[in-house]
Amino acid sequence: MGTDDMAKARQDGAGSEAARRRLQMADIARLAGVSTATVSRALNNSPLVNAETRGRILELAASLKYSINIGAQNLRLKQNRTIGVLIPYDRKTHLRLTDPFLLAMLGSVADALTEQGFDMLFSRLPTDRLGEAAATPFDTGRVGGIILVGQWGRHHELNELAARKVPMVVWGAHLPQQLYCCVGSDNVGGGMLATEHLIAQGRRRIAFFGDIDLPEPAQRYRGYCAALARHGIAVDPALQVSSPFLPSGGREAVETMQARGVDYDAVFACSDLLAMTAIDSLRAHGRRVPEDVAVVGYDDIEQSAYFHPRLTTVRQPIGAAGSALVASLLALIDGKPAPAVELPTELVVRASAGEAQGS
Amino acid sequence: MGTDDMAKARQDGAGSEAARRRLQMADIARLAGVSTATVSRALNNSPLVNAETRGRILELAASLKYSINIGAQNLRLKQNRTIGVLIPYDRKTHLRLTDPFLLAMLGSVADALTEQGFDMLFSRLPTDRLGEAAATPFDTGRVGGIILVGQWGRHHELNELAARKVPMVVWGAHLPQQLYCCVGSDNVGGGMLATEHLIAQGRRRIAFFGDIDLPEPAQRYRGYCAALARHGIAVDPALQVSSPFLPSGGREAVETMQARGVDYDAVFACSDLLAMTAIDSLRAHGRRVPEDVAVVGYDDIEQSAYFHPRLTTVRQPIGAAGSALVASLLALIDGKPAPAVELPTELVVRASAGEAQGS
DNA sequence: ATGAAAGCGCTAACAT
DNA sequence: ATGTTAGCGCTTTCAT
Repeated sequence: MGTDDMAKARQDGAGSEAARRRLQMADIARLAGVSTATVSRALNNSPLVNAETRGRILELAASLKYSINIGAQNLRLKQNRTIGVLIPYDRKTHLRLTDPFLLAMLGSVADALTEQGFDMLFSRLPTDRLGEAAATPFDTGRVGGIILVGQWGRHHELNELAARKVPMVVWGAHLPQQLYCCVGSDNVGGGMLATEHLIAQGRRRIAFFGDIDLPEPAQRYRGYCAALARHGIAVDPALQVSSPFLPSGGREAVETMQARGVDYDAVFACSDLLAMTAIDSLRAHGRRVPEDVAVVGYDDIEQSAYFHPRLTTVRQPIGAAGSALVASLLALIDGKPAPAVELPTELVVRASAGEAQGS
Repeated sequence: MGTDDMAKARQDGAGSEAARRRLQMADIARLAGVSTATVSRALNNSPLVNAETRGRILELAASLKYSINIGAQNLRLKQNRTIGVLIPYDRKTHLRLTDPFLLAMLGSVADALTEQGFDMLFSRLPTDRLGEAAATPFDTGRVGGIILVGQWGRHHELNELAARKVPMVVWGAHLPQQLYCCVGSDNVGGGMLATEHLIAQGRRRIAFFGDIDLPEPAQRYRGYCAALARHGIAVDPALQVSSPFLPSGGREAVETMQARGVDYDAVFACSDLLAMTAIDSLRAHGRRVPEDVAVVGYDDIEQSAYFHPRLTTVRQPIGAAGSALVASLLALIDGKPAPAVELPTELVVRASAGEAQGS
């Protein structure tokens, strides 16, 4: 008992100096006058324990607020009901997690994991270390699998992780030679919906705000070009601005267009954030939305519904996204095939472009 | 070796059927021709290993992408560098995590934890189970401490957790007889700032949108009343609407005022979300902001800067909030005293109430 | 129905 | 400088 007590007295690190020693199974066993094996069985509802014994143990544990140490249990069981969720950030631009779409995705994934009884380990990671560090939570055994929100131009490195059999699902665009399981929405279709709508509104000079070096905006741009082509409108490169997904993006894009001196009567922005900040900037330049410039956003984040003017946008099913990501990952972890999922996109017509001029 | 292999072959639960067996220290030791103790020392930069040996081991581990199993390490070290972050939800109202302020707080805490080298275990919890379940991640040994965003009217239960020595820091209002460590901002001061500003704009019929049954709005209301009193303006209960922090809150508050038939020339809303949705609704009722009704929000979430009209609001230092919460919690875990922290609030004057009528 | 004992992957005395 | 060994808190054979 001597060494035992000494070990228990040793308190350390990011540990437990404040709280007194955590209760453990041996304590419950001693107090209940049984072995730890019986306590374990009782707590895990094994049919091998006498009902009376089980009742006594459960009561004791509850009154003492004892819970099984999950770390030890996981170690013994070689299981892990925690999922790592990664939202990378671009070192060059901003460190703060403020993008409403990403935040909404985070909420959606959190809700889906909660529903499935999984915990969520949330990490941020600089994009330039994605390849080397994305798998760390898995390699260290902290999580059973990883959900990565966004590809961040690291397609190749993600493929390497998949080749290493890291259980991982990525939110992003479907790409050729994609080894990792990818869940995303129909970007080409979304781009077409937005552009077709603007054309139907009589717009012909439609600016495109979005970084076409990234897979998702690139596919939306393809949809945009396809819609223009269908109506015999030439694609004008001067109408495309490679805006990053940042609050400053919309303003900068409008300034860029101003500097180019190119005329335009509509904007298709690759996120609602870009659309909103662009509208704010257009207004500052004295251009009315939608009268002078019609604007269509992308995502349909909640704020779009009460922005002024209410935002016409391409809806990504954010709620369904979380469920789909989680479902695919759990399948992967289970050793089942997890094919790519493409969720539908849908045009939501509001005042910033379209009939509903009410707001 | 026989049993060993059998054990290794056993694959289970939310486990690892897909991936092949995870590498472990014993593998590295065997391949490097040393004992696991030496590998452990090398990987932990102990000065007790020969430089050459260490180099060989590190290289081997890196090339094999081996990382120490944190669960096992934690078990052995009785430490835990994971912090639980809880954002509760109200069962009656909404399940989805979409509140931009909460999301921003989450981002802020995540960034602060990352900076301190801690991982974040994120959970949602229904408010009606806060008392019983908030400590679960700690009781199960998953986390070394807990950050709870919001008090959610569970002051008493939170005190019980604190009495149980659960290392926990709560974002919220400072209350009398507060046993738990509380980090919040100056709500009374914030309420005064907002109201004083509206009075200075010549407004006299200032509506207050916020649920004064909750601690933070209650304190802001006290500031509001104090400012009115200082200017000899009577507090009119008909001007107060108990709006919940929901996207529907602003609209409902405006409808309520409409139904009451009470006249008002200003609104002080307890969150930017309420302010924005109220403005949207005022506009739908044909009332101009700020000409007919001046509106001041609360929080200064990022969107406030490009909302139309740009929102005058009481800034809560969201970035500092995350750092303060984390700092206090780490102190608590370290056994050091963690006194309550009250962060300053500050008025940000923009177009929705104030001089800057530009936007 | 219960207990003894081994072992999950790791670290730290204690040896050498 | 390195190996041996015990043990972190738990589950699960295998005995009884």
